[in-house]
Amino acid sequence: MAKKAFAREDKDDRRRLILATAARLFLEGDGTLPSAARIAAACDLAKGTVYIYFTTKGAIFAALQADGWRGLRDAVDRVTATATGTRDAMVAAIIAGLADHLRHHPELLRLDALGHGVIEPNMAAGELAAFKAGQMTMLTASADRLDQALALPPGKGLKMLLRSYALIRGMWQSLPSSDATDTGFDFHVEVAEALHEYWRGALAGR
Amino acid sequence: MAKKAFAREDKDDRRRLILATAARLFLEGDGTLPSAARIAAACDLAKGTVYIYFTTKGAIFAALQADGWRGLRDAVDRVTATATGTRDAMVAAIIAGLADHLRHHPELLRLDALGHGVIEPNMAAGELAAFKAGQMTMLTASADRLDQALALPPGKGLKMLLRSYALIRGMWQSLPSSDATDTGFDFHVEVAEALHEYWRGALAGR
Amino acid sequence: MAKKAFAREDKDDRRRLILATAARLFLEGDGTLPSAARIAAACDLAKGTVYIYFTTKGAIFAALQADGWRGLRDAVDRVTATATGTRDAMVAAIIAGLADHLRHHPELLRLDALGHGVIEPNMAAGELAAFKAGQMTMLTASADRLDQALALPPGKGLKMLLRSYALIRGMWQSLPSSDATDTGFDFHVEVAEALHEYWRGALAGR
Amino acid sequence: MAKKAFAREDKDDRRRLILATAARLFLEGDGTLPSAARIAAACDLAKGTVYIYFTTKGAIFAALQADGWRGLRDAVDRVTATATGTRDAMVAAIIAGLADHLRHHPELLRLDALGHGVIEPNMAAGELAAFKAGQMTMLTASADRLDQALALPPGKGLKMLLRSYALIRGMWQSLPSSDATDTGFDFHVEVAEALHEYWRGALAGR
DNA sequence: CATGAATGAGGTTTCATTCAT
DNA sequence: TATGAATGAAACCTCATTCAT
Repeated sequence: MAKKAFAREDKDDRRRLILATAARLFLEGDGTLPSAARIAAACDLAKGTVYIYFTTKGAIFAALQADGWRGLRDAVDRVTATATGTRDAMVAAIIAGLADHLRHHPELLRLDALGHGVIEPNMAAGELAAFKAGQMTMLTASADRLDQALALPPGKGLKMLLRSYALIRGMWQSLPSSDATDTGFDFHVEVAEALHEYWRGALAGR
Repeated sequence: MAKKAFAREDKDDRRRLILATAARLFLEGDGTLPSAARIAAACDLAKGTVYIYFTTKGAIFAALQADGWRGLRDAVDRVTATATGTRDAMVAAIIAGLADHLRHHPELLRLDALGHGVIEPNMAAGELAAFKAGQMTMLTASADRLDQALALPPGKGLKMLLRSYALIRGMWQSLPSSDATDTGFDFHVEVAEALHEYWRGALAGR
Repeated sequence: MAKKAFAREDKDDRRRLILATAARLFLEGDGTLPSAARIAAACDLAKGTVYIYFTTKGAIFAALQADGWRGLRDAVDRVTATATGTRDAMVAAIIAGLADHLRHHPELLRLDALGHGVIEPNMAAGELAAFKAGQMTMLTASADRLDQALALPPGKGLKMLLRSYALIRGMWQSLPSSDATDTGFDFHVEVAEALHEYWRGALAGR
Repeated sequence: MAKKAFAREDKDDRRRLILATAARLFLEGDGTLPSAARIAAACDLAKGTVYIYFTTKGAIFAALQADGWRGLRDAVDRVTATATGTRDAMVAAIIAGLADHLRHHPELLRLDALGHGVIEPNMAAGELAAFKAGQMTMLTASADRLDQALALPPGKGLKMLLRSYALIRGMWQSLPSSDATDTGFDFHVEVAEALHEYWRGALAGR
């Protein structure tokens, strides 16, 4: 039997272990969500234990996605927090940050590409709504800071962020094959380029 | 027993019936693909009969998606074929055409949002590759015409189209709830706005 | 693969095979319902095939119970249909018929003893209501004939049948151990005796 | 942490709390046994604590049933202890006492209706045998007093009690729906009537 | 061509119970 | 005594697809 995690800290560790293991199995796998049983086994835990830490299998992968998108938000925040340099420099820094985060979190886009049809059915209705609301809240605060840093009209930053994320998502899903290695085509370069185009147009503003 | 379809024409009719029924059931449904049995029943056919017309359940929905994206391409072609007016006017016409098509084919985006995780496992590997290749070919021809019409450097049109589609896809999937009616938020207006921003940026050139 | 049962007759045979097998496994077993998988295997059928013939696992055992109670009703009908002899002789014949049926359908009481808690959760809500209603209808017709044969006031026969069945049921469940072989105690003799007592009292009538 | 129960008295209180809570949850519930976790939570205790007071979940509900049947026995004893009045008057009093007890302990019959399939699998084999033996012993002493009071041949009283209980049990389980409110049908009146019939027949003797 | 009976893999979640703290 | 984290067995049913008729 795995050691019991009584301390707060130990419990958090265990939770993180489950998340990391789930991410790893998903990336190693064939594009489908690993079963709860496999995750548990890979963690050296019993199946039931996983359900102490997450109410639902879907909740595991939702948490993983939330972490990923939070990372994107942080990439934006890191630039708007200091807000130094020209507008163009800041934009470049933001885009670079986004691309960089994506490069380091390959599971994010693959999870995302699974789409509504896979994770949602694995979540309770309430959980799902809460999850989506949480995403929005998180984003809004960050978008306000973006408005300030770039001196945008209120609300513009939120739209730009949403659309940037949409572009990222959509580009991944448009990829001829889900793993980009077989074409002379670097996804991260493409994304950065597309984002530059979009931001330029959005800021040229009308 | 349903009447046997011997004539070429009858077979095509039956095929279209299956497609239309599948689309209808999907739109009426809860966001999951209707089962092969339901589609067959709604067509007043036996399960086996459906498999005479489509090799796979996934093939039905892939065909539906192909139809949808073909429509988007046509919206572009309608403008580039005549190629009259200023560049800005043409861009505006293209975007309007895209938005219009989306408005009339609500199943397209909903299918798309199901993501890789739902339709792909329902298709044989070869089928999938062929499908994606077909999409690309279709797009390339259209993109060449776009290059000409807007006097773009070769390849630019393809990128712009791919990224436009990516933006459309991603925005739909970012929607807080898959049906947008509950927010003071019109998806098609948003998409058109985002496309305008993107195209402005992309054409502003580097 | 098992031969396909296309003919009506073959389908009925297969249905009966499943029922008989389920009854046998239940009697051989430890008092719990055999799993759907075991029933299928014992029939040399695939799991899914069982679900073609019964919507639910519970439905199999409900059908078994219905068959059993139908047999009890038939035991009553066999006597009331001819209605010859004195009232006492008819009562004796009815009771003997009931006891005899029970002796030949040991699964009936064991199924019954499982109680509401086991079969009901294995049935859909509508199925359950339909099943209970069917039982009642079946009984009522038979009870009317009993009223006639014994010249009872209307409704008296139904009460007597219901209470006789209740007594049978209850006695089985009161058995010290669910299998009666280990005591010098013959369940069927006891039941017959108790039924005689009850019918005597009921007919002595007030 | 709940206060520790060291004193004998405190322990009994806690045991009773668990029993009462279990009965309440069962009655409020959907007809299935509440889980050990729910019982514990409703008592403001930890799951493990419940297992200090009861070896098994089944033991809780067995104890509840034992309490219930003990009450029925007491209803009989209250009459036989004084043994005054005519035989008919005593029988009427006994039956009234039984019906009255049932009315005040609705959980008894609902538990009983769960049948062998639900509580027994929740008890260890030895526990179960001991439980049943205990029931028998309890009943025997009471039956002897009944023999005396009504001047019955030895053993007759036991049979009559067993069969009365069987009738009660069986009638409850025959109820079209487990809650009798939806028919113009009063369970307790019916039971009393049936018991009268049975006792009349049994005493009419052969 | 049409039918529909047969197949069988596949995975989530619950919950009674134990035992280290 | 009290706690609550860990265990792990257990079984339902769906549904895409095939193939004998």
